[in-house]
Amino acid sequence: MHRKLRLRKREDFNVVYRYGRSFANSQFVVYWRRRSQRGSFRMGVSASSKLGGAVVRNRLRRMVKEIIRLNAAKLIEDTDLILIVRKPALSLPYKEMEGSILHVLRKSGLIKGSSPNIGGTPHSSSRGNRPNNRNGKQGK
RNA sequence: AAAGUUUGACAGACAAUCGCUGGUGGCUUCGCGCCACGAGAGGAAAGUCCGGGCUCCACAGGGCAGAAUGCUGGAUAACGUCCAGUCAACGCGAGUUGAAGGAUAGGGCCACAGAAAUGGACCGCCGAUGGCUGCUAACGCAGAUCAGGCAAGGAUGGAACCGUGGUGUAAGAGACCACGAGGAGCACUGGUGACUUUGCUCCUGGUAAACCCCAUUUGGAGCAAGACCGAGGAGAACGCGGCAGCCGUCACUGGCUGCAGCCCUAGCCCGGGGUGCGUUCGGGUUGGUCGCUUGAGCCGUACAGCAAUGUGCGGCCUAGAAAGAUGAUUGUCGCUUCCUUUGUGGGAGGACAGCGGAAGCUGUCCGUUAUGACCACCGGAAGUACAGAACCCGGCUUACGGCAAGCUUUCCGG
RNA sequence: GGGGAGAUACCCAAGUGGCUAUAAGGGGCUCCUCUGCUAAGGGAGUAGACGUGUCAUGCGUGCGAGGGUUCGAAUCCCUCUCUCCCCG
Repeated sequence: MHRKLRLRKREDFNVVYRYGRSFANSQFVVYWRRRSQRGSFRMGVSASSKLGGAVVRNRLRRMVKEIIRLNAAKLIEDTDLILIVRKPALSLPYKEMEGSILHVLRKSGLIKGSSPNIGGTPHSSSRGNRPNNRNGKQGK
């Protein structure tokens, strides 16, 4: 997954955790927040040490990143999001994990054409106003 | 064949598609953009238990304290590691394990029990000697056990003054003798040495993973070390300011130097460096580059050495991330276990269970010229260990998968 | 990545080799008192962890786990597991 699409700074993580919205299913938790600058979404993955050793956590993180990379075209832009892996996701094969991640993203309104299923859509008014530049490079 | 033991190598393979991080080259609209080529986790990368390199602490200095290690010789940059040995313990054996200096430097402790835990007598034994009583003319004899002697036997304990037998004695005792156990010293044989052979002399509770003594080693912190670039900012209030000398002043206030004080030098003293001191309240920084991977390096080979290892020659360059790259999916093939109606081949005896280390024995069931038991192939299903570099090396410890070879013991067959 | 501290009843914890830790002592829990009723306060008591057993007193194992030294270990030594703190 490209470096530009990753959430990299401690500050960014803290902001998303503090001001973002959260949604979850039994395998994953997602935190997300609309960002002020234009550009494609940025993602971070969190896997705590309770899940297992470094090998297990690395493998989970790589699988999540791969799934997001292959489904990047479906996600809406100008957001920062964090995916937290929970313990039941440990034993999932690839296909089921992909289904679970898409489910939790759709639930939180990050998939294009969906909206958060609780609490209204606070950012929906700004979505239609901007051109839909997918690769995020022309805005700079 | 089974059980065991030691050592060694390995850590599933290949292909396609889509990606990630460095490197080199090219293109470039100069943007950490595009294309091509090539590289990209381990035996433990882990735990951080030791040792070193490297960096900073002015120099890395002295003494004491502290800490660590502890049979001998060697290896090494160094080690608490490794190799070869000595001794002890365990094992039938191959082999394994050992914090394995000193209790004869010194004091300390040994709860409870027990008389007593290294110095003593509760029961007990004796009462030779001295005294007492009785008998006797006296010598002497007898008695009690007052003084006293003894530590054999009993009882306690994890442990009771080295053990057994004798001599000896009033009773006894390493008091003496014989044999034996352990230790120290001296001489001798062998060995570089630990140690060992023999002899003589002396000694005999345990504890040093308690204090301690002896020998050796040891400054501290760690790559978030540290260096550079960029950005940023702010200091304020209160209290105290010793001694000596010099300068200045009419004099005070004051200025300079030294000492003291304070801070750093991991603890104390010395030595060294810095500096007005203390209290309270505040301000800024979370960017980048280097360090960073050529090293006590890896592979092959020759020589020296029992070996650890060293030396010479030739060849090679082999990860370098920073919310942290080294992956995902699919297919084919390995390996293990199970199923196998159907297919192909073999096929007359075989499968399963129990006992046994095995050969083998017993039982049940299926099949016996086949509509064919069973085996192999094909096919199908499941599984395929422990585990992720973070400055770099040498070890140790812990986790874990199957494989190969040597050796040992027992059994069976020839 | 590196450096340090700790683990004892339900919770906080004392205990630095010796008579079973009477598991010291608090908190907690139960009962009484106080109050119109509670909370707080005062007084008394309880199991104190498991396993096992008795009519009852008990017995065995237990101080994170496993080894070792010692006559004897929560304490001394070694290895491992878990929890917490610090770094510019």
